[in-house]
Amino acid sequence: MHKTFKKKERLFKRNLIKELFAKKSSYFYLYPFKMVYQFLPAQDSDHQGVQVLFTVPKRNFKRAVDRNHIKRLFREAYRNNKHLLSNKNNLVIGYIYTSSKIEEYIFLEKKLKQSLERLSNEVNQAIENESKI
RNA sequence: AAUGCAAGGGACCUUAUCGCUUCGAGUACAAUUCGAAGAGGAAAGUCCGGGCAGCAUAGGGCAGCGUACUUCCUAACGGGAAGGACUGAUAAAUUUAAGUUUUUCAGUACAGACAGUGCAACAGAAAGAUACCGCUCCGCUUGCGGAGUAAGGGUGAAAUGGUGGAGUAAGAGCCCACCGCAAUACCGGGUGACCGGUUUGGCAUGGUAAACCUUACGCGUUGAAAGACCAAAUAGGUACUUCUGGCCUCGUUUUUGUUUUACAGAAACUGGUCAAUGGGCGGCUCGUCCAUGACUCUUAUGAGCAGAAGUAUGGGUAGGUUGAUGGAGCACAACAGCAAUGUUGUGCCUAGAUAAAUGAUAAGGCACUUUAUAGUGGACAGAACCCGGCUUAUGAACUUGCAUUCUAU
Repeated sequence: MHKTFKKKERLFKRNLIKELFAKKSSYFYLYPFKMVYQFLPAQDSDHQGVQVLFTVPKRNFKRAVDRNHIKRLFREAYRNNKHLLSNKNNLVIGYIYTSSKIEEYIFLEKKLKQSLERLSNEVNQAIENESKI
C-alpha cells in the first residue's frame, strides 16, 4: 500500500463535518489529542475508505505558524501509519489537538499509532457483534 | 574598549528518499509514470488610496466626514521628493546687555483670532479692560478721602517691547538714540511658500481653532462571503393533456365484461351520512335544530373552480466552474530630472490553494557557540482577488551615527 494522503482521504465536506461533531459521535482522549469518529451508513457509495480531519484550536496557539506546523506533523504521522486501518470502510475521524505546547514528531507518531490500533479493535468488535446478531 | 539607543542591508545553501498542491507531456478516461514550479519583508494590523464588480445616479445646494505651508511626483492617496517658515539643541561670530547672525542636527495637524460666539482652574488688585502695595500732588478731621501714575513689588502657563537718555509733581513711546516689532505700502529676487532692501507706523490689533466656527479642496454606496455560469435529490411555482366532482351502498332498475342463476365495473333512483354553505337557539374554541347542496355557469359544444395522474419548463438549495493571478509585473541598461519619479530599449514569466498545498527524515557544505565530543540554523512570523503606501513586530553577528563610563595620550 502506498503511503499517500490524497484529497479523497481528507474530510472536507461541510455537512459531514457537522455530523461528525454532533452529539452522536464516539470519542476518547489520548494525550496530546482527542479522537472523534463515526461510522457512516454503508449504502453511501460516495465515501469509501476512511476520511480524516485534523484541527488545532486557536485558543492554545495564537499564531497561525504553530497551528499549521502541528497539523503538518499530524498529517505526516497519519500518512505513515494509516495501514493500520487499511480494510476499514465508511469511517470518519477527527483529531483535536488538546495540549498547549508543541510535541515532538516521534512522540506524536507513537500516540497516533496507539489511537489507530485502539480504533481498529473497536471496529472489529462492532463488526463481530453485528454478525452475531 | 565596554554598555545602551537609533537606522540599515540581510533573513543559510545544495542533494537524496517518502509525501502534498498546481501546470505540462504520454495512453481512450481514471489510476500510474516522467518533467517543471511552489510563502514574506513584513504574507501581520486592516489604517489610508486605487483597480475590479454589483447597486444607485438629471443638475445644483444644505448637512455629514476627511484633508490643511509651497512646488513637484503619482492611477490615486492622509503617501513620497525637494524647498520655505517656526521651535529646540549644538558650535562659532558679534553686542555693555537684552538679543542678533551663521554652521550642524532633530522636530512641527505649519490655513484663518480686525466675520461672529465662547473659554481661561488656582493664585493674583486686575485675564480684556483692570490701581492691591508702592510713588506723586491736592484737601482736611493727620490717617483717611480724591486725583494722577504701569518705573518698582508680588501672583500666574500668560500681565501689554528692551537698554540708555531727555522729560516730569511722580511717571509713562509722551519725546529721542540704538535694537526689536508690524504693514492689504513700494522696489528687487523666486513658478511658489517666502526672502532681501526702502519707506511708513510709536507698536493699545493680548491668548486659545487637538473650542464652536470660517475659508479652500476632496468624498455616491457596498465588498471577492462582490459578481457571472452550470446544476442532482426532495418539496413548491408555471404551462399543457387526461380523468374525477363530498363520502357510504342494505335494496331496486338499466348496462358492460368474463365462464351461466355467480363475480367485477359503471350509471340512475331510494335511503343513510355530514367533513360544505346559510340561518335560529344555547351553557358559544362547542353543541343542537332547520334548510340548502350534490361544485358553478351555459340550450349545448364548452368555460371557470378544486383535486389526482402524466409530460414539459422557470427560479433555486447541496455541489461544482469561473472571478483568480501576464500585472500601474520583475531584472538590466541608456537618457531626462537636485530628487521622488518618468521615457525608451533588451530579456524574463516568477505560488494560486479553497475545512484551504510548501512537510518529515537523512547527508554534505557554510555560519555561530564550545577546549573538544557535540549542539544550534535560532527573531518576528504563514499567501486567501490584485496593486501603491503607512503603521507595528523582528534574536545573534555586521555597517553607520549618537550618548554614557573606563583606560591611554
